[in-house]
Amino acid sequence: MPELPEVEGVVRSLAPAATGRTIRDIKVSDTIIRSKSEAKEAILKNSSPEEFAGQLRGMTITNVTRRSKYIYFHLEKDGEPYLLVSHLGMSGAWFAVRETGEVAEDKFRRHIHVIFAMEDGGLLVYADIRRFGELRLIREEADHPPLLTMAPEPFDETAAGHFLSMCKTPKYAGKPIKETIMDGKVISGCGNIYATEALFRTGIHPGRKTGRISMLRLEGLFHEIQKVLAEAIEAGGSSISDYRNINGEAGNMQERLRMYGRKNCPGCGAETKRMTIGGRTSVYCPKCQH
DNA sequence: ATCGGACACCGGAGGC
DNA sequence: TGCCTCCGGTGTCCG
Repeated sequence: MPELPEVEGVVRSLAPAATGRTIRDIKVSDTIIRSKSEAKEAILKNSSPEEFAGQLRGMTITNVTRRSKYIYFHLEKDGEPYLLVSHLGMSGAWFAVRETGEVAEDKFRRHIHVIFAMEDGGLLVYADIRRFGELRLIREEADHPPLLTMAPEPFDETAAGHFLSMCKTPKYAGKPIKETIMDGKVISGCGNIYATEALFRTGIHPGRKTGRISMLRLEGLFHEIQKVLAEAIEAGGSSISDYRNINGEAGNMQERLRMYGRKNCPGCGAETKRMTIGGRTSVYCPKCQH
């Protein structure tokens, strides 16, 4: 499950590999062509495989950046800027290779869905096992309104203030804190793994109502989320389930997670508990988190 | 205006 | 072995 640190890892390896290259052609898998022909929105959003390929042909990648868990390919054609927005969903991955056979792992190679053939002969390959990812070509962020309502980047100086003011609204005050911090309009890029970890590290029960937590503790929680995300970026992300950077490499943050996926609390040894919050499985220590 | 809930997009893991 | 159920990030739609 790629969260912000994993997407950051992808972008850091993708940007130098992709910038300056021009797209010659796009190949979409038969699986996606079939889904799209059944009027499904599998991976390619708001365009048919033909439209998608036709629009991208001849575009040059001028930069690759990250916004929350989205990858932004900045593109240019005939002096006009475009934006290809890529979300990895549950199991998406990008690879820069010369041929698809170079995608090392079977589980990704079997699920290659979009191939960008570059003018220099190389390939940028998008593989997605569960097909929850998305590729959306637009001209600017404003063309897709949800991109405008995302919370500030968590390391932006306005992020803490934004988080605290959202916590005070009736809507979020009544929600469990874990649901609040995993909402992308409240904090960008904090998914189940890092939410679980930050709550454990600050001793906050994931089911506690947001409005029943002091401002001081909320500030501490936000600071801890920043720390966990930074630590995870440093560690190259968590290689839980299907995360890989473009070189097929995985990070080692999962070894440093103290609560996510644990049977026992590393603090007191008690058996961890799990509950469903906002439809998501949440792990916590019943003794250490209140 | 806002919110909650259902649904959509899927393969794989785990239970039986 | 094979069938069934559950899981999950995010957006949209409906009441």
